[in-house]
Amino acid sequence: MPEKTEKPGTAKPGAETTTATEDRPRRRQARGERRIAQLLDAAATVFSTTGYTAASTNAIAREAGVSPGTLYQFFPNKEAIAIELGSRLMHEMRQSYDEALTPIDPGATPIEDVIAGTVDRFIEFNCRHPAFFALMHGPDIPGRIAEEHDALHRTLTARVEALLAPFTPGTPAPTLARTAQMCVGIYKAGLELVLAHEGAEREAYVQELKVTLLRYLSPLVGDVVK
Amino acid sequence: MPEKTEKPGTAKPGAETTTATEDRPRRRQARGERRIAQLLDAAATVFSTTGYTAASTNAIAREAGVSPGTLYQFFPNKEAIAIELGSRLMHEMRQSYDEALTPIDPGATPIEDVIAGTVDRFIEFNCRHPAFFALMHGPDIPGRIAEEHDALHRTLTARVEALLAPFTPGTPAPTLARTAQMCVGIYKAGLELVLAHEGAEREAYVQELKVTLLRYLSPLVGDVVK
DNA sequence: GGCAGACACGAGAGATCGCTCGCATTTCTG
DNA sequence: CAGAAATGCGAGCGATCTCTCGTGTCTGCC
Repeated sequence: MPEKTEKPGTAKPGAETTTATEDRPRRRQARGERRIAQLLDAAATVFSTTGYTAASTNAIAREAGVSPGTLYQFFPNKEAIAIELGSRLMHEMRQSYDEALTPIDPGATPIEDVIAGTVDRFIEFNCRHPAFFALMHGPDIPGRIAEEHDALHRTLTARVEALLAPFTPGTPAPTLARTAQMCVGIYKAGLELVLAHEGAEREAYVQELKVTLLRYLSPLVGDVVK
Repeated sequence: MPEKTEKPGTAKPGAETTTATEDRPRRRQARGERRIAQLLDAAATVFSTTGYTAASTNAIAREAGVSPGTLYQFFPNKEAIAIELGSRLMHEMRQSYDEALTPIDPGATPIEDVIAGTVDRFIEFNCRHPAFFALMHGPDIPGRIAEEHDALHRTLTARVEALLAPFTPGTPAPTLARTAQMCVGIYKAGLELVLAHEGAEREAYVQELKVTLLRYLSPLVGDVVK
């Protein structure tokens, strides 16, 4: 297939795969760090409104108030911008959900509270960073970001599995895996509905999402639907 | 915003908004109809593998085994191809789900069977036409297709509402609307999981989707989770 | 047979986009 | 202060994409 996404430029200079970290001869100044943050903010805005492929690097630079050349002083290519942005968001999210999921080891907390707490955390994060959803959901993103997305998805389902395991003593592993996948899928569907609404209606959908997860998982905990 | 998706060509000749139907001076021959079907098939393949924006009209023409010029003999632009394809798929789907949903008027059939029947129909359709999902789910599609998508989504949720109404006597309208939205969302999430797997695993996810919907809706019918 | 028009081709016009390059300016270091 | 390096600019290269146009072939109708 000779018409796929080839490197459009004339030549790849050094083929360095490190995103934007210091290799060796790169001593970033404070101004540079500020520009990077500025550019990533702009990229988040543009990505979340137009998607990855439709977003042009010129548009990102303009949104950040700098020239295209300046943008390429800090990022080797367009993909690296998305990678770095995704990586930073993922890092922040990991912090957020580590807080939310680690102290559930004892079986003391009822599953309602586990669901409610987790959902609240994730919803809040995604509302604050709409670019995250756009980046992790676009079917148009090239290889590298898709890999990060897969990695995130795997760790996410693994965490859900671990969270569910103490509640389900006798379930075989493949069934548990499917249950976790389904939970993540339900969460994504709910998130889409939540993001599509505002104010009280949004709250109502958050509640509906919690109810959905609770009802889906209630047989595992031997509960009865109210 | 001067850098948005402008018409790339030199000038829009007549600004005719009719997709590909006969206006007046267009007497299609049998060969032409065959070419159109051929091109739409090719477009379905390309769209479902690369998405809408990444799909090039040249690639569609090549997939169909014709020249780019021939493609533009039958479609005024790239968007029209997607519009026509989406419209044909939507028509076929409407037939399929009219069959599935109309004879449920009596409250005699239990909700399990309603869910199972509907899910089976939709899943079967979407497995047969993977382009439909790609077209209706891409965040990159331009205005017109998004409108069609919204229209489909509205009629779909309306049908689900109508389907749910006899089972829920005392529910207020906004709540019912949210429930229908959630059902469609759950279905979409399940569909994604189903399409991502093969064979027995796929069947297992179909079953899981049915179970999810049943558990979500079970309170409405006064049932108890098994 | 002959003509009108549908069908087919493929080079390329026009436009956008990712990215580069030469050069100017600012900041850091000694 | 002087040199080096980081930062900043913006015109523009090369690639690609959508869509057009001139030209030629095929089909249906008298």
